[in-house]
Amino acid sequence: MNIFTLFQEKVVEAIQKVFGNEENLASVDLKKIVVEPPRDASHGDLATNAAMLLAKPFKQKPRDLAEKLAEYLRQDKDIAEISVAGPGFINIRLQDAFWAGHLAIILKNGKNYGANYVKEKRKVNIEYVSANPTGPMHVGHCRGAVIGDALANLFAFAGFEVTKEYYVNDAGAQVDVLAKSTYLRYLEALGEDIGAIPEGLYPGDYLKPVGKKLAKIHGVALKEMPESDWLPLLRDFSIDAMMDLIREDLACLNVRHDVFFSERKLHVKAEDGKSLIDKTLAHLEERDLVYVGTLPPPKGQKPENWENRPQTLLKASDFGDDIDRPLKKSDGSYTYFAADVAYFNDKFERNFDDMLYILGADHGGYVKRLGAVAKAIAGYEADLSVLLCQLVKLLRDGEQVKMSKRSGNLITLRDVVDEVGVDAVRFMMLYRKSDAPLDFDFSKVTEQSKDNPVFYVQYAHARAYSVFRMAHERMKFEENEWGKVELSGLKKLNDTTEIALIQKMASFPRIVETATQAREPHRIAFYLYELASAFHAHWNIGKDRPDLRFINENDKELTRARLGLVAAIRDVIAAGLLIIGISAPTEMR
RNA sequence: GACCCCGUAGCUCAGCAGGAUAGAGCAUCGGAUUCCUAAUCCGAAGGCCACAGGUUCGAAUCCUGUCGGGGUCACCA
Repeated sequence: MNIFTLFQEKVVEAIQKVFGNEENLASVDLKKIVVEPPRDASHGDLATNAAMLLAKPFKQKPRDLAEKLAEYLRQDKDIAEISVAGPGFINIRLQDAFWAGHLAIILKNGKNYGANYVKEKRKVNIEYVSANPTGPMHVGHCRGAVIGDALANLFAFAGFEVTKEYYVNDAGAQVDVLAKSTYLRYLEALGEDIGAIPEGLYPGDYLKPVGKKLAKIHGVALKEMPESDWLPLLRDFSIDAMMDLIREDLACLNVRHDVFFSERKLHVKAEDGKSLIDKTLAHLEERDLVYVGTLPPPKGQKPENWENRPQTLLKASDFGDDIDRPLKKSDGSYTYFAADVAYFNDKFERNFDDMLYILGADHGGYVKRLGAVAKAIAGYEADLSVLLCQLVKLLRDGEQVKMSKRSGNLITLRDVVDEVGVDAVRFMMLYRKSDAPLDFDFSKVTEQSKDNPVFYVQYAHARAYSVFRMAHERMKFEENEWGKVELSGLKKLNDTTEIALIQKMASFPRIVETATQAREPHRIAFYLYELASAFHAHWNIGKDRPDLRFINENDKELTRARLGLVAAIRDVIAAGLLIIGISAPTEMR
């Protein structure tokens, strides 16, 4: 339950009761009335802008309206104090008992507090990573992988039905390049001197084991075949090998997909001689959305390279794109885009309501055309949205690390994880909103790992357990008693600092909602940092005020209540860490 | 030429479906440890929210334009 929504409903109800006979009430957009935590805690627990929004349509002073609403709301048993301030804000302070009751709710829900808030359980497809299966994953892939994964967890937590998907680009020319590169490594494994890897092929060492494996399975057999025979064989073999490699890389980051969708599947002819792309295009043709034409040359490019070629085009500009997009190359074969269209169609036929694409900033030009595809195929029956992650700039000691495939100083995802650890990598990637570029300085992340916010949050979780351990040692509290408190016991928690902690936890469901709606998993990371900070601060208050320490050996019931508070914090932090996919240690030394 | 993202403290960034005095961390300076892990906390200092207009009761937040930084732009994948 989100207390802000709860009180928003109460305020709306109050408006209808108090101003029911205002003729302009119908014209007021009640959704714009918000109840939120005031910026300054001294204003109260909740604040609403209702009166200010009503002032214009009602032609009355906002403060007068606020007074009337406040008078009505004052009857609410949960409200301790209500006042009008500033230009017409209504500030509400709630009864301590309300917060005790809310703490009981948190404890009852445990790690599911804030979960499953959605009323309509939409089917959501989140496609992320989708790196080409031609080698190991490099750092550049990290960000999308982590953001996509955290977003998927977030949506699942919110109560959506989520499928995590990886689109395997295994149909283009790069696959032949891969197969040929593997073939060389195979020859090498047979003892031949292959010299330097020729320009245009993949030089990476990661293909060596694949070549060896081939030599082991096939001996010299492949060597004696013509290329037309070994090529298709090696395509499959090396793609499988690369996908295994990628899956392992992703596992290092704790990223696991539900579906790996092969692009080749879209090109394969079915029994009726038609591929999925054929069928999708036929369907679009029926609706007159496809035509043969030529595209204008892009402005700002050298026009001398431009050739006027008739191509099969999708009328993407009818659906918000800048220009129409080619479905077929001039030689009649399908473009990559055509496969994309068929792929979207496939997702649509799998009944997803929302398709999310997590793409790198270098794919910014795709946003409009993907949107057009969705509109053309699904109309308003499904939503497609694209989340662009800006690029990661890799630094070491403040110097940019240059990567180039040719010189072989490619920094892989695994290098990064090995050096700084999964938790730190994931947190770093999420401790920034995705549409801002990210500087990732190795030396900083490793050297300052103690100052890394991830440890700060994890430490708060560990600290909770430290309290439990101490409670066990000193007062014989057992593990199953940590969060077990009656409401009457929780009412002992009436210090303002304790209430403030409960309030901080109470905003978690709201954060989950806004993070889901805005598709911004970084909000969870920031929230966790704040909650951890509040907990650490409260802990230290115990130094000056021993009466506020969690453990009070003279009062078992008070201690029990405070352990409840700690358990709730532990649960909320654990829930948040689970969403962003970071471990929640019970001890850090 | 067009499109997308960004511009907030010395540095790295939050805040942006409009709300009250713009917040953290780092760095700087000053404090807290016989006391539940100091991987922590408390305090000080630090701002024309790039600039200029507009919308309104109210703008860091929305709109337009300018400047600056990054990315992208026809049969590649």
